[in-house]
Amino acid sequence: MKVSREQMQANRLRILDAAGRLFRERGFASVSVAEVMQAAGLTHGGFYGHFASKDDLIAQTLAHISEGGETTGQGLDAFLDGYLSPRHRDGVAQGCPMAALAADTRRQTPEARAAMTDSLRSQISRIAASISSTDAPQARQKAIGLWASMVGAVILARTADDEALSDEILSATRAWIGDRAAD
Amino acid sequence: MKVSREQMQANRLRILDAAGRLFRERGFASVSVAEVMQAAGLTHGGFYGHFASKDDLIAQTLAHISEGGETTGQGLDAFLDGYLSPRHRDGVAQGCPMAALAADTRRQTPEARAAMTDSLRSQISRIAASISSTDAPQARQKAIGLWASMVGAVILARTADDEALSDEILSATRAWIGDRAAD
DNA sequence: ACACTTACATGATGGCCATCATATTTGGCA
DNA sequence: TGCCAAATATGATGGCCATCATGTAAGTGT
Repeated sequence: MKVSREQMQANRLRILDAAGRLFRERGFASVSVAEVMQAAGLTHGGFYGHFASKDDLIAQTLAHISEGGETTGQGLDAFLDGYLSPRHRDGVAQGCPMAALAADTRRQTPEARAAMTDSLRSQISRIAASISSTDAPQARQKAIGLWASMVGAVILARTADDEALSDEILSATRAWIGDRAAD
Repeated sequence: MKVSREQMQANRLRILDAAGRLFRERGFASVSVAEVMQAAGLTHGGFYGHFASKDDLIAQTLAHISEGGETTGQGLDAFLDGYLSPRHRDGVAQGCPMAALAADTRRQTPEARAAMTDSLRSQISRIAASISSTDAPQARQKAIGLWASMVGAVILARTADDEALSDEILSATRAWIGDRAAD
């Protein structure tokens, strides 16, 4: 059954959303195309009408997630608190795509890596801009350091199978960063 | 053909070494048991004489890598320099298992996660011990922050498809950390 | 030396999955 | 209103892979 043009676009977005959630949760390799389609409320057959291949879906999903996830105008401290919170750690499927998928993206197609790299560049710029510094190069250096520790802390906190340790990783990183988050 | 008892132990170690390299390079999911065996110079049939399953291999490989990789008595600064170097970034197969596999380990069996968590605990203790501080809790907090930024920086540097950006992530993180690495 | 054990090789098996072929139904347009 | 193209559904197909079954030859202890 054919659907309307706009319904088709809506379906496409549902596929990308579903893929975004599933990939973040389980990684690229262990999520099947059929599973993504089912999560989007469709069957596997229609997939190749929307995407050229699974690799194409991966690349487009990364681009799509990044578009939607701009940190909406909160201050740097609030951003840090939210990012390094147990809530964010536990909500992988809705959380930061970089923390969930950066490591996995290294082994994907050039297109996927390019999308992730774009996302990384924006994130660094955004953080640098939110640092009230008169010295631009230093703000950028600081932004990179901050972002690396944030992503690293969430990845490590998600790896630990001990909740106390996991909580400690988040709070210790937050405190360690906190001393110099203010410019 | 049967082999001697010691040959069998040697084979077992060759399998674990090969698995360690392959897993770090390509992740758990996309490396097949047969491939690991071939890299170890054997055929796939003997695998289940050594390990109960692929999941078992994953868990034992993580434990095995961590044992071998103790940072041999260099100072904290030298450790930081080496870890945040292009050389380490480019040598995934020989590099830090946490940077290569932590994200992937989150979705593995409890045994695998336990092995990785052990490794994480040791690493934090080791770094904390190498910080010349009289204040133990603060040394630990600092160790966690340091380790998170190191792992995060290497993961991000490996994700970026632009070498200049990748280099910048390493050097900026190194510099950002450097300001407060000294106690 | 011999019998027996056992480590590894060769060769299935069954399942999952990406991708493709074909059928169906319904929007879009004349 | 009715034709046609196109969006999904249903249903292969071929490949890869984890795991198992069986053969074989060489270590091992008596």
